[in-house]
Amino acid sequence: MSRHRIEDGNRLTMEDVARHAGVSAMTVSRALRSPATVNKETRERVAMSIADTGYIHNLVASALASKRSGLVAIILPTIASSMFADSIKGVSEVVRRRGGQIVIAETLYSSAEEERVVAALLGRRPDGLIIIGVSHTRRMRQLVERSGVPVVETWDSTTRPLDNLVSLSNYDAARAMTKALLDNGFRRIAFVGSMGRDHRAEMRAKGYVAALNARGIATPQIIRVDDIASMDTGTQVVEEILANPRRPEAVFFLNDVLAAGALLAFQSRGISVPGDIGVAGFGGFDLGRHLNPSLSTVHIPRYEIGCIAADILMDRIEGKVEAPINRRVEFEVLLRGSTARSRADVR
Amino acid sequence: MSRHRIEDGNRLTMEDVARHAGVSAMTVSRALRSPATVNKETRERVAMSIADTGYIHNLVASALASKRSGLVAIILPTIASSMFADSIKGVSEVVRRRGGQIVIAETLYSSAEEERVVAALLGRRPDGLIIIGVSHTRRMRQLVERSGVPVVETWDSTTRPLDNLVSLSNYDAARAMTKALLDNGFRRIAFVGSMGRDHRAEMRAKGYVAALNARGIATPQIIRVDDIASMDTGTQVVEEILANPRRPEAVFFLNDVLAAGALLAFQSRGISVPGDIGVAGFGGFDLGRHLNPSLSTVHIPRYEIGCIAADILMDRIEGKVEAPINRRVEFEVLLRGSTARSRADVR
DNA sequence: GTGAAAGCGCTAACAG
DNA sequence: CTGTTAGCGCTTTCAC
Repeated sequence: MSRHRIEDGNRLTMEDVARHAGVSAMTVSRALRSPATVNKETRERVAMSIADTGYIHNLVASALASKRSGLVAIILPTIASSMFADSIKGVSEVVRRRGGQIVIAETLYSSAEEERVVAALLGRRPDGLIIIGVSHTRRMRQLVERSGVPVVETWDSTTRPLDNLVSLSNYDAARAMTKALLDNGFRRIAFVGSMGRDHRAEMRAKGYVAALNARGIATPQIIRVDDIASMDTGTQVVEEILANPRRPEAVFFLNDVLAAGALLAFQSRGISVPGDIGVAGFGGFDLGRHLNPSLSTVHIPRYEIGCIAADILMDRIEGKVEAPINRRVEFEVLLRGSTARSRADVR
Repeated sequence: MSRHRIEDGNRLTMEDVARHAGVSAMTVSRALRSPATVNKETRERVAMSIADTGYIHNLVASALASKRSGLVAIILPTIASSMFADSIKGVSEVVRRRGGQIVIAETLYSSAEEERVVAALLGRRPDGLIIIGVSHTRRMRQLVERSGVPVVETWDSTTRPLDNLVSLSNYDAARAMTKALLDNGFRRIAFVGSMGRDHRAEMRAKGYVAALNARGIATPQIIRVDDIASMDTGTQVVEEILANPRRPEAVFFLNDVLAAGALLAFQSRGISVPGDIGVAGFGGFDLGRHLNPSLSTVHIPRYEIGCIAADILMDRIEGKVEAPINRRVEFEVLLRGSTARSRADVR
């Protein structure tokens, strides 16, 4: 249990390594950051010396002196949502491969918290910022813009990005799914959305309404729920729907978690999906494919979004690109068993 | 699109704020870190000045000077596993509440990668380290011990922790579930485990074998799979099981994702669960409760593990506690519909 | 309660 | 290819 707080490893400096290797600290620094500029033999002596002493490059001091922290900050609504986990993974892998490290902070879908969190994060002088969402307070925009740090916003679309954008149209995606359901013969389609101030959720609700309106249906039926991350909410929505005398023919959920919870709840109550009611989700999670019937959904390239965002950011950080980039990613409507209107429709 | 890299916000220093407020930089520093030691009026002038200028406290310089980074590093197998996401969330919330920030790195279940990642992370001079898992290479142990940084390991148990431990016995948990299945009347029970070098998975396999042995069953049937994070793997295992003439009466899966995938795959092939075969998982995820039948599982307090680990670590960092703490968290075997042997057993 | 001096451990810039 | 010098922007320490 060697807790030698005031001891070896941590206390070593470049100077110690340099002395041990018979060179100057600057050479150690070079051997660490741009090995190519150091004579091979010298470099090897330094490497030995580092191994011998157990030195660990102090990235804090390095960041202060070089004004490059090697940190990419990620701001997202919540870590524990499968929606974003895959995107973070994409970011994490790319950033790591390109020599950086990620720091993460959650906003819990709150603008106030986003402001606080951004300020704290900027204090770390990250080289770049990846933000899930495009809806920010004025102060938060100011904070970020004044910091001069390159940014990539993603998972939503906007005409006024902070900087770079990996754009996903939640509006178009929801409209496309709703249209597909209408084409499939469903008329009374309900939408389950969010109670909160979640911009992406709002855009999906609007896309749903637009698709209905385009078919002359002026009576959207939107059910708003609070906790959008739990299958239990799906169950509760089912109760609500079954209590309603005018039952919809299909229900389109904000995300696959809610949809899956609802599909299973319908079934456990003896309601047949899609026979008695159609169910569709959003997100394109694995789970949906495995349900019986499998779940219709809008597939979002979650992992790719993370990779693309990170690559754009790193290119910018490394100065490979100057102008802000605006890259759109595509969704895909997947109609599966849960919205099939005849046996032949089932996939 | 104000990309004024060489400009305002970022370039401001404490000195600027101090001048603006008519005090010294040291007073600004105090107002920021220990407001109580600064005269109220002065403190307010400083606050105004910070607001006016848009200054953001440079935590990099602060960390270098104070030797406290405010960073808690988390090392885990993979970010995109629901197993750990809730634990990270717990850590994230506690650390944030207590004034810190988290940095995350994944090992992808590889020891070599863990070594690399730890070295990179230690370079940031984190105030503490939270590691998921207890199985490390010698060099990795050395690295961490020599760094003198407080550590909490978790999600596994060991008699030789690096420092603090939030201990979970995967062995006991798997043994308890297996015993429960045996008590329930199942005899031929198969276990689906990991192919890899995942210590937690190995302990679960051993717990399963131990429970069988305790009943005089000397023929465990272990199916090893590669990708333990995908429901598809559950489907593949089902194929394998159905192809086997000597079909087990129940299958105990390494985790709920595999179990859920298998349960749904059995059903889509017309095999009744639990009528034809029992299915049990591990983890205690929401999903399991919603399946029909609901999934038997071993519940793990995932979120709590994160909170406890973070609190122990922060107490240690703040010097509130001196000696390493070893805290055990409890699992709970939940027998549900997927392993019910009679209608009365169904819950 | 506030300020001045010194230095945390590194790297930029320049010199050789 | 390698070394020297001068900071990076804070906080520690000590003085007042």
